[in-house]
Amino acid sequence: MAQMGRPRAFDRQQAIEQAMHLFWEQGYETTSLSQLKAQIGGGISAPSFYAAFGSKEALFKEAVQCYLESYARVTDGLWDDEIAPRDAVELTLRRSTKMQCESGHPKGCMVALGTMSAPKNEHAHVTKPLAVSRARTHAGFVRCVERGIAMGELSEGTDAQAMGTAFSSFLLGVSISARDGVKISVFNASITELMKLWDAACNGSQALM
Amino acid sequence: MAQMGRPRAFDRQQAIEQAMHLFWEQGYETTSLSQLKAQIGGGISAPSFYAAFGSKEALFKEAVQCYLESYARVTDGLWDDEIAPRDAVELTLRRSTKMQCESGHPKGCMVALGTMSAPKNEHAHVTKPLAVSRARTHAGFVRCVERGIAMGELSEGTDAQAMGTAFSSFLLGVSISARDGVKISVFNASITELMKLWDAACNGSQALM
DNA sequence: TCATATTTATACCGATCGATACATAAGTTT
DNA sequence: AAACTTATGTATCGATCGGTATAAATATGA
Repeated sequence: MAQMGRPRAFDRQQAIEQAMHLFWEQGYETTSLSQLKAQIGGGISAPSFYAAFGSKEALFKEAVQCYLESYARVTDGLWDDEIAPRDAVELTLRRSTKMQCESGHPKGCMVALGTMSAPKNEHAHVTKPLAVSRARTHAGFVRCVERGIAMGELSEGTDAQAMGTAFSSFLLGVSISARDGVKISVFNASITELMKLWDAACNGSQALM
Repeated sequence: MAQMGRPRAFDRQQAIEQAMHLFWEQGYETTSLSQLKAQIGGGISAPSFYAAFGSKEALFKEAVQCYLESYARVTDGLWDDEIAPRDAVELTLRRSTKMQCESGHPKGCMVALGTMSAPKNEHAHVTKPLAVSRARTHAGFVRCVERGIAMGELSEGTDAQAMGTAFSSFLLGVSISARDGVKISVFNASITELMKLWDAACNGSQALM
């Protein structure tokens, strides 16, 4: 049952993904309508753009939603209680870092880089879902540490907020480092180092000095 | 010996600092001439702006230079061989994080956030000094780890690149976390955790599992 | 065939972008 | 005083910003 009217000459879902790549690369404010129109379907007109998406802001919202439902899922493991907390943390760090270094899309994470996507106060509400996602990931790391404590794996005195922030801030920093060309192999070695934070807080591990 | 001609009605150095705050907050491309003119000296005209600075790009260069010679100096300790390498790393992390959380200027580090300051290829050269500074800080962390190995403090097998990247990426991530409102006390606790990476690689420290 | 629905292409809107021409004001030097 | 130098105010430049009015093109349903 095809719908009435003249059919649109470009694929709408594919257009959202193309727009997502532009916003991911450059941010919301810096990406212009001209760029978006030129990119989508090999070039579309202004009326086609507005008929399909409503506005630049509305398209950005859809692009963000598309990102959150695909690439951003690399952090889902943080909320999976069937994974041991230490494994969840390490898996998330490795998955996200791998994704951020992949070719075929911009380097880094759209959620992390979204901090500077719409820096003007008047557009702050546009990037709210990205800020929510960052808060959620941060909370996910803290939660895993808390699980580790609750399971008796980590010592009672462990500061979950502090360790969670260490993992979270490292991962946010990967977005910037990845844009600077740091390779996935270096990140993986860094993650191996970073996981020693966890091991140093384990019950039964030797206190260091 | 005052110079000839009509004296300028605003303080040029102060103007650079005001511009630096705007660029720090919003990035290069997103900050408009109107905003800069409105901010400087309580409002100046376009000809005054161009007579004093030449162009938006030239002012940005001066603002970056101003930042690198002031706030960015918090990482200088990484290159001070009179400081023990472990102390240099910890001092740098605490100094930079403290600076990034201070009130009186935008949160985060202008060098780190500069990644998204001019995302368009046509303006990439503008943020080059910021990229150079990031590379320098990254190298500084790696250098400190290498010093630790050379001094026999860290075991021979320590991967300097990996550990240096762990510190460096964490610090870059602090810029994003600080913008999200994470408090200095949490960062300080995180840094205390993070330094256990160093201690875990010390000669004489127990291997963990 | 013909009305209806939807997308298309052309042309254009007011606002803002970074930047400049021109004349006037306000100082120093002679 | 006059000559010179520098900064300022007004008014404006062409280009681009995000967004639209209008009408032709292309599909469906009756």
